[in-house]
Amino acid sequence: MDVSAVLDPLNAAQREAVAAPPGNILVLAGAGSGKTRVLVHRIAWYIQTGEAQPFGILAVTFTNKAAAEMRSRIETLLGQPIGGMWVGTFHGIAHRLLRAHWQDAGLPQSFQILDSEDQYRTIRRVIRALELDESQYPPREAQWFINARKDEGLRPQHLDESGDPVARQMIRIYQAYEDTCKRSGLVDFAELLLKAHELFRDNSGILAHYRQRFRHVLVDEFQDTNTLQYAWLRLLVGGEGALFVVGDDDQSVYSWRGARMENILQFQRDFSNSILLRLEQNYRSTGIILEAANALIANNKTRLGKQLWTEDGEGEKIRLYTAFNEQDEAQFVVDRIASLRSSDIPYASSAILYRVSAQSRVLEEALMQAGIPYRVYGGQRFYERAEIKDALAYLRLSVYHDDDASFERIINTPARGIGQRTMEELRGEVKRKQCSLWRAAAGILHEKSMRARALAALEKFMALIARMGQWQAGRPLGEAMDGVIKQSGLIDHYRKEKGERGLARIENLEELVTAAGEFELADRNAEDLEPLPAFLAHAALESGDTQADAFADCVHLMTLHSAKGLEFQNVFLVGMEEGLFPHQHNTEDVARLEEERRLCYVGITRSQRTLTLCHALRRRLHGADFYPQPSRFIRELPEELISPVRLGGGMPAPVFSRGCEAVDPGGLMPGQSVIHATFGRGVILNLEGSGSHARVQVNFEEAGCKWLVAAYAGLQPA
DNA sequence: AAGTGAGGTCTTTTT
DNA sequence: GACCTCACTT
Repeated sequence: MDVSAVLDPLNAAQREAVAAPPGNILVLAGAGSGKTRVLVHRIAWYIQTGEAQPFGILAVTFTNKAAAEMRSRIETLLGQPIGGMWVGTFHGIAHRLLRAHWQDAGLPQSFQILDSEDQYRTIRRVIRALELDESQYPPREAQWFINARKDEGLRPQHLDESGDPVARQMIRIYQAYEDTCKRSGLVDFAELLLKAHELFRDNSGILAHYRQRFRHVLVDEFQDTNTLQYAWLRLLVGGEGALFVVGDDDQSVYSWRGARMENILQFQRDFSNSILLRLEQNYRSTGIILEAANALIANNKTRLGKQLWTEDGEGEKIRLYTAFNEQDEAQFVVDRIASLRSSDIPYASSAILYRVSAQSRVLEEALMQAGIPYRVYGGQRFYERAEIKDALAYLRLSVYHDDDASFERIINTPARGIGQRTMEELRGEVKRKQCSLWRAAAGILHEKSMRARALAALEKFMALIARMGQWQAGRPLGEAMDGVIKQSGLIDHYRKEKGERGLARIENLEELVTAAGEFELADRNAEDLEPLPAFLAHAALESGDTQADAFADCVHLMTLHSAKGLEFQNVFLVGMEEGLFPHQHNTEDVARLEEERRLCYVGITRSQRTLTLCHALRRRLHGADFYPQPSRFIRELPEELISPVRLGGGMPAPVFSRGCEAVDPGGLMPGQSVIHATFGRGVILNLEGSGSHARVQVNFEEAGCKWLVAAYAGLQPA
């Protein structure tokens, strides 16, 4: 294969990017413009032209799925395995570095990875140990605080203690959490990145080695990088390396978890001699869809700017359906999907996208009723299930006795008579001796400094774990896993759980045994680890997929966030209402609103052929009724691209002209001006509930925004 | 120590 | 409407 095979299938803009002289290159790739293709061909170009050996290339993605896809596409294009190339997620690569340089990173060789749930539990424990009030310092917020600091590269000692008392306590929690992790050899996700950054920053020899090796670094979805990932890349690339990044500022939808769109905006400033290229030709959607997407996103101020275009035809207009309520909305979508199916369009070509996961329930019910197969994406993943985590905790603890997170998890699962009281004493001992729970327990056992009954239970537990550890050593992974599960008593424990649930859990445990066995056989051990630590890392870093088997013909249901990167013939965008989309938390602040708009842009550009937007006049959320306005995003689309759907002479689609005309039970409607005896003039914003309990939200000119019980408010139309 | 009922909360998600 | 946490009971 020669270079022409790499370049020939590309359009001019793609070719310019792929064959650009090595240097710092930012490719602004619009939705459906062949982003991954450019990345993959760039790598092939490096190799075919002799610019780089596979060994000298590092390609970074955000998700395991993207990494796997890239790997396989590179192999297909090159017709050979990727060899010494590193292709992985930021976290996967950080992990690999830390395993290789654990001493320089200041980690124990056997460090374990803490997933989000493990981290949450650990933080909650820390808060309790500090005797702080959990309602005043919610573990969720502390977790958020800690991760946000770590994403910024900040350790507790870097933080200003002079702030308000809450911040001060948060720093205390952060510090105590860090101590706990250190003592137990635990590393959370953000810590992987932070440690990897510090490794490069503080070890010039190691940095020099990797700079020398990875002269060619490529990054996918660059707009999603956080501060730390960006800083790490800058260190690695230095002044001489070549950084090739692909991204789309208009598809940056993860700022709430630390992603900084600024990174893409500042790329040219921070990386010397960099060039910016745009990919604007779209190979996915129809002209009308692209026109709508372009018009919508043009409302954002903060962007580099780009216009998608296609050589294909205009296609069908965008359908807009005004539903009476969410059931009606779901029924409409289901009817359309059923009618598509009757013209031989498979279910799998349709996707229903929504803003919040809670919206899926009504849709699922309607699909189920119609007997249409579907698949909801983004539920709980295999390695996140409680039973799987329990089993893995047994395995982990049996090998790494000091792993406190695992100890806490299984000490009383299944119940073995070790309760709060006993744990309190154990934790007290941990605090005094500054050691792990296991050592504290061993000490107590040795000194017999506890009630006999608790002592006996504790001894039994520790003997079990010790026995497991010895038993599994040297055995094949699948067999070890199987034995650990059987000895743990988890199967009986879950058998007692009533209904299908317990049964499903036992099946999952069996599946875990299979997964462990296959993992060892697959020899996917790029990190040169022993099978067991490699498997445990795999479980934490790749929580398993929620993918349906690719051949099943079913409708796809997912949030807009999970839809990023995917494409479907027919896209249904439901819940297009103010408060829901844009979400009410993000309507005040311009930057947040722009992110909501980007999310809408992502949704629209998922569609290959048809796009249907739905909004409901009444929606039940959190068990209460709302009468939302149609989303402003609908109004931001050019009216001539839209064709309102009317069913059986039903209601009008009032979006563009008159606002919402929902008729509510009490004769009040949102948008209506009213007069109140004491508060004066105001406008109805929202209604909730019905009958005598109905409440109405009114924005009064003088008195501000208030919720009133409609029956007593005595509101008069103004 | 384990099981039950009330009350508060509720965006988006990967690693 | 569903889930999680906490206080209370047994």
